[in-house]
Amino acid sequence: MDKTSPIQITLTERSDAVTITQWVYKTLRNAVMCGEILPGRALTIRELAGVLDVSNMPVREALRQLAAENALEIGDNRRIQVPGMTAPKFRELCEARICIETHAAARALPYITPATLNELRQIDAQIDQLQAQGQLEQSGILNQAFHRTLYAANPNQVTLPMVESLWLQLGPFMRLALDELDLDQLIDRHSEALSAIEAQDEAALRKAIEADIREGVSLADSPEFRYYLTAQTH
Amino acid sequence: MDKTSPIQITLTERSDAVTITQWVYKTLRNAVMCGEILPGRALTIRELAGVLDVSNMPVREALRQLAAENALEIGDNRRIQVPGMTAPKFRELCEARICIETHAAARALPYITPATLNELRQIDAQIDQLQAQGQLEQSGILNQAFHRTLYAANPNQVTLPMVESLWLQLGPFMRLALDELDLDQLIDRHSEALSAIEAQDEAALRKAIEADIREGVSLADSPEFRYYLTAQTH
DNA sequence: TTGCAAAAAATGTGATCACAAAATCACGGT
DNA sequence: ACCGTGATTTTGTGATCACATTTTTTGCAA
Repeated sequence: MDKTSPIQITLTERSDAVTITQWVYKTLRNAVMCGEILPGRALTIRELAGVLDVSNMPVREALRQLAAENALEIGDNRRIQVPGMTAPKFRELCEARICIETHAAARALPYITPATLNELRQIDAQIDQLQAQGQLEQSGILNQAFHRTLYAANPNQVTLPMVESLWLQLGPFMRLALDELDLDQLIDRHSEALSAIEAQDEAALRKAIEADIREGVSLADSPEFRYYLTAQTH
Repeated sequence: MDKTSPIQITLTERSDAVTITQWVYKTLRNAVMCGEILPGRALTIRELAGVLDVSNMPVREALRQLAAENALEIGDNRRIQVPGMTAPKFRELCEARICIETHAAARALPYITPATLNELRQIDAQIDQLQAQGQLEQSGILNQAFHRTLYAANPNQVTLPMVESLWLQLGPFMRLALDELDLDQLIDRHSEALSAIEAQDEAALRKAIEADIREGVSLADSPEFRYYLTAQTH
């Protein structure tokens, strides 16, 4: 087997309202997003079923769904793993994020109600608070919530699944240099976005979203990330 | 049951090289794309398993994968169906196509080799031939191949799965007005794209791709499609 | 005929098992 | 020490079954 290291996954409480498959899916999705599973590490159904203490079926279905979302990769040998990353691929994912998310933001702009705007403001405030406390992990989650809430204002939104897929693909590598972030240099792009929304200024909103994304992924130049990339080229 | 009409799906030959699940997936995907399954028609695992003459397992996995790609919709009651369409949603899907595909084309442009260009030319020639023969069905398939080949020239392509997902969501409704197409008015946007590629002119390529997409979906104004949309609003 | 409650059928979910292919390991020869 | 080669284990795939929930049908009363 390829168990170079034991699998360690953050477990959450399972509610009776959701199916086991849904719970397994959310658990594995969270594990991937948080980088708890190393790229290249072989994921086997039976092992995960053992760790999560469920039967094989829910794990099979959850893995297949994550693979369909490009969060996991099923090799020719049916080996399942978190896909590896390269510098050009990382760049491509970031550019895709900017392309799709600025579009989603612009398309959502006309639909934003005072209620949504208020919700966005609250999220932004929480982010500031968390960053002040140095809780970057939670801050990142709320950052996603900010974007999601914005895009979802469009009642006919169709790109959110694609955005989520991109987040899922970038997630495992974002935390690599999380502690490299210089909080003092952080500009609050969200408040820029909020201003643009109030003014119904599409161009300004696009710029704010793009800046926010570029800032978040700028850590691609961090030592840890660059080391990881070079380490991957066998 | 909700069998208002029997399910009719085009079957293809099953090779031993692929798993049953993969074959079922491709078969169902093709059925969705070709509009063989009516939106709202309930899809049950056992019925499909019977039609395709396989056990439940491959059908379960294929359905889940298609749902993850937004080709199918799993309701709160776990009812599986092809999602319905509305005019604004259709518009949203088209705009998403333009946004992502022009981006994908621009990102692929620097990587296009003479070999790829030649391949694109051959596909274009076949499309012209098929259209002259009135074989719009096959022509549509090759049109997709043209786009796919173009975008896939980028070795770090990450948006192709999303493009395919959009095609899947639009597919069932594209054929509604296929015979409305006025062939004489058809402008060959592909040759425009090819010229732009030769000249390495990114802006021109974007324009050609956008025009090609807008042309293909202009049938949204056709009587059949408009009737379908109004018929959906109960 | 219409309305509604109870019964019957069907459905998705999940568990368990069999099997062939793949990966891993063990062992013997160089 | 190194490397093929056969044996053993592990893995994904697929089939079958049980069960709770939902859907549909049935049956009876107004």
